[in-house]
Amino acid sequence: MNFWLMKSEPETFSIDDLEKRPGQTEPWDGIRNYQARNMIRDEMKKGDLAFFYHSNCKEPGIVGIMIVDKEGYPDPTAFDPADKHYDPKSDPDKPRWYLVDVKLKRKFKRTITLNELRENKSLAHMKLLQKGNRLSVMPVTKNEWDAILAME
DNA sequence: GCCAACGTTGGC
DNA sequence: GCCAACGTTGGC
Repeated sequence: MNFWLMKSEPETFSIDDLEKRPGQTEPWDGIRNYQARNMIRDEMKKGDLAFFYHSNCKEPGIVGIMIVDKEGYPDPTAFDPADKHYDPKSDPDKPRWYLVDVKLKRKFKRTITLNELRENKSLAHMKLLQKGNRLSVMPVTKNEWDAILAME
């Protein structure tokens, strides 16, 4: 099993929004970055766990845990001209963008903030904390996963 | 709202 | 294939 971290801007889609969805499940669409696409398409497996990270907001940080409910499949929003994430270069016969369905596993009682993560020495090499990192989906090691859980 | 750090695009 | 211009991300 693999561990991941997935970012979302809470104003667009927060963990509370996920909690309210039928089955607490949501297609994680709109990823338009090749590195993230490759991980979604090739590496994320059903049953993998992922941290839900709130980005670009007042208190950036990890707010809960999700489970991969459905493995990578073509992102339908790329084919929809009316959609914000429409990409005319994505051909339904040869889709460019993929997504997974995620399901809420557990909402943390509090936000584990970005500041706290930075202060944790055992997370010094975490991808999320590296300068200039902009990936919206990234792998997390087992050690990092456990260290973060211990901070809740 | 600012801006650093990237990623992508497209002319050459 | 280079690289300038442009767009996006995301912390602050």
